Amino acid sequence: MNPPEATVTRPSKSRLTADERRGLVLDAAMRAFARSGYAGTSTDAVAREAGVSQPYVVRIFGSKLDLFLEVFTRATARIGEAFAAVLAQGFDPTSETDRERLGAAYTELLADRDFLLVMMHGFTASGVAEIGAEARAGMGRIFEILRGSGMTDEEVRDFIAQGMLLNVMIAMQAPEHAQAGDPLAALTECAFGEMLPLVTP
Amino acid sequence: MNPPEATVTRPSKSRLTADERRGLVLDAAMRAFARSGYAGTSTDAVAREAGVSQPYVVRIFGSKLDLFLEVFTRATARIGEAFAAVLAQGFDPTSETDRERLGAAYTELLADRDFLLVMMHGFTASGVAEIGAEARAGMGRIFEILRGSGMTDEEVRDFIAQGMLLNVMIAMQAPEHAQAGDPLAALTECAFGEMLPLVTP
DNA sequence: AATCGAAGTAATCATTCAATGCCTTCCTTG
DNA sequence: CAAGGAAGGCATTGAATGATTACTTCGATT
Repeated sequence: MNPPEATVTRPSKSRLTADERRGLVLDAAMRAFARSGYAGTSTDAVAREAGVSQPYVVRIFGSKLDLFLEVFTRATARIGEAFAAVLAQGFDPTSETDRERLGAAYTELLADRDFLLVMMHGFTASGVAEIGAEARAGMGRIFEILRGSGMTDEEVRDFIAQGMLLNVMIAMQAPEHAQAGDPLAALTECAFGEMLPLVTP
Repeated sequence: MNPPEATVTRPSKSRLTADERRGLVLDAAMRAFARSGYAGTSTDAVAREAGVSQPYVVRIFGSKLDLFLEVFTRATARIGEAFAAVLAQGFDPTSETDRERLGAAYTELLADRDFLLVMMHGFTASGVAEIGAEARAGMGRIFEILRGSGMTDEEVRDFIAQGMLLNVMIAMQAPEHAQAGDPLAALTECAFGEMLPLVTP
């Protein structure tokens, strides 16, 4: 009389393990914080996004700050991994096609903008001491990963700078709102270049 | 028997005109919002910074959102003016020294980082519809001013991108915290270049 | 000096928010 | 099936926040 799905690898259950639930809430928090940043997002908003109660969110992570720090660290780590993955399969800093491959790594990050948005929110929330410390650490790690490409520090700097501009353009929803003729539309086209179709659906 | 300072152009008075007070509160709000952003700054924090009561701040500007919008618009306008001032005295886009003059305009903005910080806070607070609209407008205006330099759109884009990186580095207080040997210190030196002494007191 | 308008505050209110404690419900194991 | 432990909600609370209202005080003008 067990329900038919009772025999699959993970039997149906209304309760998840603490780790499973933790992961789901972490995902929900990524979306919520991406929208409104650290100060602008309530733990209740995260809870609603995750479909659990607000006190449970706090209980899992201890505090809103601890939750944000974990989400932020995850975001910067994910971004670093995207670049590391490209470099892992060989990279010639003088090769134009390899340069493009690295730029294309940004493309996959654009597919889920939440990582980029959370990163930016963390950077600007650096007035909170703990967030500032993690922001500097995260930026340091990404810089170091990109340095591993063999590019000069100046080249890496330029690459990161372009990324920061794209992040800002995404944060202000420029691709969605720019009208033809609007100067911002020109900047959008010029900044996103090849990736433009990915951000204008 | 008047107090000695009673004969200066503006006689001593404990009350200021509405416009004078408005300007002072606007300045205070610039500092407060630069620290903690839109959502993270209370109207009471602004009031304390300005030395007036919290209800008075709300009464002058109507709402916290209206106040932030005014501060943000003022910040982007100030930044645009700094660039416009350089371009106003002639600019040859092929001249390397003229390029450096434009970069140096950023130097004077670094002297009061609050403008840059408020701008970044506005960008990342674009989830609030009114702020997003003003953020896109502000970025559009700055882009247009820089386009007036005669540089190509790609050159302007690169210039703005470098600026965004610097803004992020300032937001995360990289110059203050980077230790020698830290990868972030290398990025800081490389990003600020000539202006490094200006940000490391 | 009396007055009137403008500058500014004190008191208050309704919300919102992060966090705590207690209780319930489910799954698992003996 | 009994029991214990873990998952998760409910009720609550105290502080913070944005905003409103009513009141007070200052200064210029007649």
